[in-house]
Amino acid sequence: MLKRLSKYKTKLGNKKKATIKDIANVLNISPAAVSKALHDDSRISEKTKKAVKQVAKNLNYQPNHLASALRKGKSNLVGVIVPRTNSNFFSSVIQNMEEVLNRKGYNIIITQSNESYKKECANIDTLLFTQVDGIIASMANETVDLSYYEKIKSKGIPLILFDRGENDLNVDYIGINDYESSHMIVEHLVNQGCKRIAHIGGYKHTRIYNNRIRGYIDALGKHHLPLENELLIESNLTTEDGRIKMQQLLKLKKRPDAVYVAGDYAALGALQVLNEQHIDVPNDIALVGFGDEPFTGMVTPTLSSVNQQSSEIGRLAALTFLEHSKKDVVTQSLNKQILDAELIVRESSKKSKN
Amino acid sequence: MLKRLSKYKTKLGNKKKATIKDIANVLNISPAAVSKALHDDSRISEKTKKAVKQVAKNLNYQPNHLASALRKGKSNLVGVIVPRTNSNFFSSVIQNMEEVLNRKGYNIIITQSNESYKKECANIDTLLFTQVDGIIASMANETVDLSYYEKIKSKGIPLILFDRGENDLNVDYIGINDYESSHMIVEHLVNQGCKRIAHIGGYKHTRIYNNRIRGYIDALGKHHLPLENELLIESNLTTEDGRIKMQQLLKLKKRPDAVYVAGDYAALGALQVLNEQHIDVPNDIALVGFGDEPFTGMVTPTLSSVNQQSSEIGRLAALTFLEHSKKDVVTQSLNKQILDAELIVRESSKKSKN
DNA sequence: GTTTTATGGTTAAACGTTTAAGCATAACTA
DNA sequence: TAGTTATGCTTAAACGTTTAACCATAAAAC
Repeated sequence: MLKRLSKYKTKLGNKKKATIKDIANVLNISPAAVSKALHDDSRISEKTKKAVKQVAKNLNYQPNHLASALRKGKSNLVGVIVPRTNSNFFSSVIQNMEEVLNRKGYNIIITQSNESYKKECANIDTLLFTQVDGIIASMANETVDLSYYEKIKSKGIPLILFDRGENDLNVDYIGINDYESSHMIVEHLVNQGCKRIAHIGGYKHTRIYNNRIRGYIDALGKHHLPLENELLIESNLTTEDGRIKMQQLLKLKKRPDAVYVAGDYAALGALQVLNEQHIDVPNDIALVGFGDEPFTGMVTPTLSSVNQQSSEIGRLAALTFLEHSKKDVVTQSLNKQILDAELIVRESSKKSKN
Repeated sequence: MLKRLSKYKTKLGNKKKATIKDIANVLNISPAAVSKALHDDSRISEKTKKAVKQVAKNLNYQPNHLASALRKGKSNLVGVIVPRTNSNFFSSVIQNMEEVLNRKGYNIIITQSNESYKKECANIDTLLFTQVDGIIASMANETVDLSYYEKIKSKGIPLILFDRGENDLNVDYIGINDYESSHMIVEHLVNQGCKRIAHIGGYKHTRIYNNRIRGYIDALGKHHLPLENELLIESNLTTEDGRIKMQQLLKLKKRPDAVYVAGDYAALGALQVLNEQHIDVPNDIALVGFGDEPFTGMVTPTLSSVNQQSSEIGRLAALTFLEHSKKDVVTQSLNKQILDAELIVRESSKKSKN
């Protein structure tokens, strides 16, 4: 009796949030019964359930996520690591991922690596520290050392990679067919009559860019075009570097008549240089980017590019995580889902003679 | 003895994560001592601290954030709500916010409203459910009803708004001086010789857009230019709507000789229309955007715009939250921090005669 | 030589849930 | 009527920390 009174006092004093205990007290049942009622446990009568839910509403009860996560050993939080969010691709992936996961009661924590390996490691620590139930990531350009990702695996937490992934890690991966996309692009340029096709590619150590490079090389071969070293350039694919690499190409004795850039931002830099030098795009030099960022349709001339299926990638990444979380045995099942990309032909590669 | 054995067994079986209990067992001290040692409590000897930290490292101990958050009643998580992340402004704000908060042991959860009021409410629920210690938000365009934000205040959780904020809510706010920015822009256009300056503005019910509109009107007055209704248009400021509103302006009997658009994306749409109709920008019609998105320097002609101090806003928002979290009394102190913005003049508003 | 004060811990409760196990009571079965 | 089963709860422990309160022991003070 005394105990109850004092409890009541403090409750009034602090104006604390309502807990299941408060609900239990009102109805004179046990907290356990309340918990079960709120979760529609079959062992609780409909009458009690209804009463509990009513009182919960009256008291403005909000479940304490921390407590339930601690007890259940899962946080219902999924960590996401992306190089940056201010790209349409990543932000669209995230949006679709979120949609799927929210429906299943998961929330996501987004972190950005800013293409920095160090930041990426810090992000992983942050997410592990926050007890996420899984991590969905796209790796920074810089990342070569994978030991930090091994750390995730060793904790038994599902890890799913998308876009920028690494085969060697042996984890699930969702991405587009980069190799095939390069074929599409080269084929398209050949159809436009181009004969000296250059490629400003990404870092070779990143799998997707390596695949695009391989696709470029093989496609040249397929169309009996010679592969020239000076036409294949490695870049960090920023706008600034796109400018630099384009200037480099323009200095060649034999200029290319088409440039395929592995990223839209770098393609934009290249386009700026071409415009500044009053080179006719596409008739003198055709240009194709990669990623289908919104600005590709905004610049002059509009920029051909490859749509990367961001929505589908986000959806599949989320579903893959959910698949993992269903089974309690954490088998990293090495399931690679490769989607077909779509070439969006715009002005920068559509020659007028066609 | 038996108990210990069984405990050891399960530990081997599940390969569970190490806890402070495990560390305590190794050193034959109490878990409480371990906790204190890890937090450098003065009541623990240096020797013990060192030993504890060594064992912690050996066992690959990671503190269980959930447990500590539950016990301490705070999650060290800050929720962030932005209309979208794929804008340079918001992504830069977030990045700077994160930097400041990470240093103080806080992590952030980013959510996007996609300019939808409904999604925004869902985000607030999500964040409250996740037991964040504070919320930093920029409101969706759609948002008019503020009851959901009141919900945050009523929970006693610090709420800080930036960029898109509402005076009426009486909470901390960080933003730029929109009113003054409009003055700067109009003054600049007047200096370029423009006499019929139009404004494609945002929704009047959003404070920042309203301030820009007021600034525009007052600046016209200051320069003795008449305010004409047909030159002041309300828009949702998407690229598409920028196109539509520009077309509307071009249909006027007396066209404007300058257009000030309250957002870069809409300004881009306007620019597209002008380019398509081969109208000389800036000589026939000068154009100024708002936000200094990276693409403003990429389009042809490059687009004058206003830099919104994203880094500083992010930093200040974070610091303001930290200020709140220091005092346990949650006083919403109504502290408005207004920064000066910077006009970046590019080709679209620099007339050749100047 | 007794009292005071540091020093360096220990104990136990608490945070709010969830859940395995237990236990009345009622209802049905044979 | 005794035995079984179903219904609808209750009890108590557990999740991993933190922290207030307590307690030895040793050193210092008087």
